[in-house]
Amino acid sequence: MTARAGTAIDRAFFDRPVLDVARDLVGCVVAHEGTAGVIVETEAYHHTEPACHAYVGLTARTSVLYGDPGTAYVYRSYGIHALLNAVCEPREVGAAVLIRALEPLDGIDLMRERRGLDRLTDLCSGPGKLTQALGIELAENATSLLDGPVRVLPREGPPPRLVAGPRIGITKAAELPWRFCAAGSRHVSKPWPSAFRDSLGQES
DNA sequence: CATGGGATTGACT
DNA sequence: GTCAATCCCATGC
Repeated sequence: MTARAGTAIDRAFFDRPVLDVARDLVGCVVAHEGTAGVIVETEAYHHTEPACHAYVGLTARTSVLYGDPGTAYVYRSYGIHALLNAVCEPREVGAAVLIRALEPLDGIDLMRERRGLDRLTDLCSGPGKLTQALGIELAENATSLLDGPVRVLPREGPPPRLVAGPRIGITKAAELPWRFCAAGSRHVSKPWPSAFRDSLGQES
């Protein structure tokens, strides 16, 4: 279905500082089993700050974060939701980008069926929503994003304009502005305060 | 082995 | 605005 089926991102893309990857992933595509969406929101996590799971060092859970860049780290949140991350940086650095929201692209009927909702902006506007819409579960943890069941594909066209701000839903290191959104997107998990929108000149 | 805390969401007051 | 659902896993006894 998608014209991008043959293309791929290489491992070097993820083997870079996690903040750079978080910014560059906005506009890329995530695809899984016939469903796909354009990334409109990401967050960066790094083992040197306490909000990151890798902060505790190498354990059974964090071994994926200390694994190969370009690997999927999928974990269960609040006992209910599966959250999708892309492992970044060299193996000795525990770091990942949380994919927080997508703009639906392919397989939208299937997404609606899985989510039990119709509105396009409700399908993938949150980290737990997008995994449900795409059918991504814990089974995809530790699989390759380059040639595994879940793929990250390069963006076409120019880089989108970004808005940065503090990460959502965390209590530790909450001040770091490590959340990145496509400016003006209606598909992000939480809208920006109007003062932000005004100062950035977004239409709305 | 028991416990507690989440990188959330949806339903409800 | 509040709050419960529900599971994985790190930690501590």
